[in-house]
Amino acid sequence: MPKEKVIVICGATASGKTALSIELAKKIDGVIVSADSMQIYKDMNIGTAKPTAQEMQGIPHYMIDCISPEQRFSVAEYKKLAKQAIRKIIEKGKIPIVVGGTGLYIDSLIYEIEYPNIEFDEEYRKLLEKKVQEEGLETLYQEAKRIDEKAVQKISHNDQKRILRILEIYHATGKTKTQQEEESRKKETEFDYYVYALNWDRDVLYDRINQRVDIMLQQGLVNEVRTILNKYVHFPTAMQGLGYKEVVEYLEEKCTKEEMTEKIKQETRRYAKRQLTWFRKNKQTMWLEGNKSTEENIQVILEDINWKNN
RNA sequence: GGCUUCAUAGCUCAGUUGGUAGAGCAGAGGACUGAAAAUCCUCGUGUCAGUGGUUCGAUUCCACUUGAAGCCA
Repeated sequence: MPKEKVIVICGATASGKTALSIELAKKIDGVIVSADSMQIYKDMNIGTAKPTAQEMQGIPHYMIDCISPEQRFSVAEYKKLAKQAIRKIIEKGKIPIVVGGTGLYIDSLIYEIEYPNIEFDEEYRKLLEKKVQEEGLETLYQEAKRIDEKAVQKISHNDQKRILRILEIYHATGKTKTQQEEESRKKETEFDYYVYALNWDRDVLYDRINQRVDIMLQQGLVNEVRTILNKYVHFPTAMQGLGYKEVVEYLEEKCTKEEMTEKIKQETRRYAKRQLTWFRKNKQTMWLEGNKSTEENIQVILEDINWKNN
């Protein structure tokens, strides 16, 4: 029995994924599953360029607006929820279209990565962070090396996040990260993924980013951040969002509005560059030209899917 | 018009007591398995403004030219 098809549309920020995916959905009776680590949060709309109800044109969107900014979120949860959404869409006889710029989230689906069912250990994280403060990161690096030499070889002595992760996995499961990674890729994918990415000349993409940041500020990004700060207290992951942390600095009078604007633009450009590095890695991806019309790109996608089916 | 100072990487500037030069920022490439819009790694040849002169050798010293800033008229 053939696997069900899932279309994936990725690409850098501001490359036109939203518009393309909604038009495609209208054409093929599709439903959208977002793969965006920031659009997932409620009340973060302008800064994440979340599609408005009007832009959605009645197309249902999953994995958007479903988590409180006070909640901690991770790929593992994303994978679980996104797959539930995909199954539901297929049951209704519609075509799932995964759309987003978070490469890690997309990979969790298209490579069917399995995550052990464990809870995030807040206390242990805090303990490790305290240890970094008191004894220095190198101590923990050495500790990680004793546990999982192979995993440590792949990272830098300064990569705190990944050093801590090696220790956390061992603490929670008694397994090394290397072991866990091997076990995580045993399963065959449940669906057939057709992956497309939008491409632009770098200069043009950067112009689009700069313009979009200006528009976000015009639309009231600063007020949006003020509102969020009033409504919520703790932000375990949400405040990493581009545009949000910079506005917070501005509100704390650590920089001028112009400096904030430039910073957001620059960081967003750098982010786009990292995204492209990520998406280039997947050789199955078919690249679409961003400057072509939406109709043309939809045609390319439909023909490609047909061709791969015969 | 006269005098002074400056002219070095895309930008801001170091530097070479004469042996063709290096930082920060910007930028580029890469990595990425429970924070990922996060985190981390790597990458610096440029007529040293132009033209002459002195010199074995000039980006460095000298003269002139051009441009910029300042001061005096």
